Amino acid sequence: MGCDDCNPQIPSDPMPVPSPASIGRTCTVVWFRDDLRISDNPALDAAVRRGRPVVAVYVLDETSDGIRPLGGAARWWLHHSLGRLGDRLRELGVPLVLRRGAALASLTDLVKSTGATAVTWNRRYGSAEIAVDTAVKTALANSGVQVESFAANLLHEPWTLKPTSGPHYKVFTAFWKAARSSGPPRPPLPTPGGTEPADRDIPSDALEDWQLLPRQPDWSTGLAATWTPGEDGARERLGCFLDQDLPGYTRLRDRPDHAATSMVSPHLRFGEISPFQVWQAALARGDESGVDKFLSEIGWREFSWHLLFHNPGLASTNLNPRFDRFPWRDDDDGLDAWQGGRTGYPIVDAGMRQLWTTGWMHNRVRMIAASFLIKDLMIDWRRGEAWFWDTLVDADAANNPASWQWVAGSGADAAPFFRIFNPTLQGRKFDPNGAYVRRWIPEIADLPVSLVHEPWKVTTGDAGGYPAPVVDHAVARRRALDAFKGLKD
DNA sequence: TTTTGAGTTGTTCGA
DNA sequence: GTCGAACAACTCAAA
Repeated sequence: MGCDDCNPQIPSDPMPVPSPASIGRTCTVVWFRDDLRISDNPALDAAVRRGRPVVAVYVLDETSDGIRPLGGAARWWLHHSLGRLGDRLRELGVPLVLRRGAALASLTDLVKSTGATAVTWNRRYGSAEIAVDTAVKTALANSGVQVESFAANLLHEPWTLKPTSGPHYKVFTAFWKAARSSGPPRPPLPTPGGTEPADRDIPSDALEDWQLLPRQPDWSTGLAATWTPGEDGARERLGCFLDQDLPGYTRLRDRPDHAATSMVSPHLRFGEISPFQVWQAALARGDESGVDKFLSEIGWREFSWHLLFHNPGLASTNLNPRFDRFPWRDDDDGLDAWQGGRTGYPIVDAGMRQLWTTGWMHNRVRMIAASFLIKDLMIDWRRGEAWFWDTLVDADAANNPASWQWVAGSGADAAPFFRIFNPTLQGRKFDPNGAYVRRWIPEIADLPVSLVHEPWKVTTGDAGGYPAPVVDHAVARRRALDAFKGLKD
C-alpha cells in the first residue's frame, strides 16, 4: 500500500521504566477484550497507577450466552494481535494470561488464584457482552474485589447523546451534529511506564493451542501480505494515510483503483488504536481538506454502535418491521456465485475476490456488492452480513449489520428503495480505466476499457472463461422495484 | 402540540 | 451529450 517510504509523524512510545520487584503484594487484573493496545488504554492505565503488579488476561469466550463467535478472518487477526500485545505488555512487566471458556468462570478463577484485589476493563456495548460484564462485576464485587470499567473505544458513550424527543438518534446527520457540538473528545492517554513485575508463573493457555489460524487449507497468505496486526501496524497505517492520502481523500475515497482510504478499520475493530488517537492525529493535520470527511467516517462508526446499543437485535431483526414481509429469494446458486466472485458483473466480482484474498473490500465496492446481493438477487441481507462477518478482518458487531440494513433500506437513515446500484455504471464511474477489476479478475485483464465492465458484450473469444451475468440487471431491477412496492401498506 | 424541513454514497427518462 | 424531474411515502428532529 505504498507505506514503506513514509515516516509516520505520530511519536513512538517511550521505553518502559521497570520498578524494583516486590514480593507478596496484591495485584491488579486488566481484562483485555476489543482493546488490544497499551497506549490510550484507560483500564491498563488505571491498573498501573494502582502501583501494584499488573496481570493482563484475554478470555476467548465461545460459550457465554449470546456471544457471537468470531469469523475466520477475525480469528486470524486475533491470533497475531494477541501475539503483539503480549510482547508489548511483557516490556511493561505485565504478563498476558490466555484463558478459554466462559468469562465469568475464567475471571473469578484468575482473581482467586492470583489474589487480585482489583479488576479493570474497558466497556463493551453489545447486549450479550454487557450481560457478561455485569455478571462478572457482580460476582467479583460480592467477593470484595474492586471493579472499575472505563470508556475507551467510542468517543461518546451511547447513552449520552439524546435527541430532544425520542429515545435515541435515528438520523446520522442529527446524531453527528449533536456529537460534534458536545465538546471535543478527550486527548489520548500516554503509554504507561513499567510496573512492578508480576508473578510470571500464572497458568496460561498457549496461543497456538487456540488454533485461530487456518490450516488445510491455509487461506491466510493474502491477509498476511496485506496487514500488520497490532498496535505498531495500526499507528503506521494511520500515519501513512494522514501523510499521503488525506489531502486527496474527498476526491479519491470512492475510487477502488486508488489506495486512498485509511484501511484502519480492522485496527479500530480490535482496538489496536483508539478513536481518540485517530481523532487527535487527524485534527493535528489542521484544516486540510478531507479532515472533516474522514472524521465523519469515524462518526459513522460511532453511529453504528449507538444503533446497536439501542437495538440489540441489529444483526438479526429489520429495524423497519415492514421489511419482515419482503419476499427474499432462496437462491443458493446465486449466493454461491456472489460469494465466489462469479456473478458475471466485474465490479461485484472484483470486490468479492478482493474480500476473499485480503479480508477487506473497498467501501464503495461493498455498497455495490451488497446492493447486488439484496436487490439484483433479492437474497436476504442477513446472508450477506453473515458472509462479511466470516471473511472481513474489520467486521464488528455494529458496523457490519448497520451497513447491511442501510443498503437494504430496512435500517436507520436508510437508502431509499429506488436506489439500486447499476454495477456497470458504478464500475465505469469509479473504476474508469478498469484497473481495479483487471487486478482482481485476470480473465478480463486484456479487455479494452470499453468492454471491461461489460464483458458479456465481447464477441470474439469468450472473455477468458469469465462467467456470463447470473441475472440481467435491467430485469432484476424491475423485479426488485416491484417487490418493494409490495411493502406498502 | 403542531409544523416544517430534511434525510451519505442513485438511476432512468424525456426534453 | 446534458440536465432536471421523477421515483413513495415516511419518519425524524428541532423549532
